[in-house]
Amino acid sequence: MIPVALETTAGVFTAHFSELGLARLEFPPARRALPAARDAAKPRAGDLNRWTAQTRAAIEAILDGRPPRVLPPLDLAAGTDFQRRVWSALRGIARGRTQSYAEVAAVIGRPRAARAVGGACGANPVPLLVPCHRVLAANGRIGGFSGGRGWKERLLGSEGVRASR
DNA sequence: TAACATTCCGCGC
DNA sequence: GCGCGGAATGTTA
Repeated sequence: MIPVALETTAGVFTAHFSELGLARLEFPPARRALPAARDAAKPRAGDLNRWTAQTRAAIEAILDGRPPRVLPPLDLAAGTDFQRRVWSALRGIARGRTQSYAEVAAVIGRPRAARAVGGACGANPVPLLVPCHRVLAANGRIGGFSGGRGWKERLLGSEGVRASR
């Protein structure tokens, strides 16, 4: 994995690219750099340049409340089967729409797994591009967010969604 | 086994 | 209606 600093209007995000694509995205301020990540899975130089530009453009668009024109390929291979199912379901939630953790659980065929869905959302390695911020608690409340509730509210706000409390 | 980005129900204001 | 306690719940490290 290769960490890349992405300067945006909202601060410096850190993107980590594998040979397959964007594998992790961190909110600013960037947490500590990866402890000498294994370089076995490194992207080719050409891919890295293209994916970096695509990732930065996508972040800027999302922060501006516009739909991203293109996304970099995502490398979600690190997740468990359950997590990948959840993340896939999240990508099916349209901009400006929200679902509850329980609704997402129902979508993936595990109606009792609302809490586990929360866990999978928290484990989402690519926030913004995999829209975990569109998942709210059952009563329309904001729910939690790994990057901080402030980010969740900001992202929802840019999509015209207002959560209660 | 313990820890959760949940949810539901029952209670007392 | 709101807040709180408690229990059931699925997945993960």
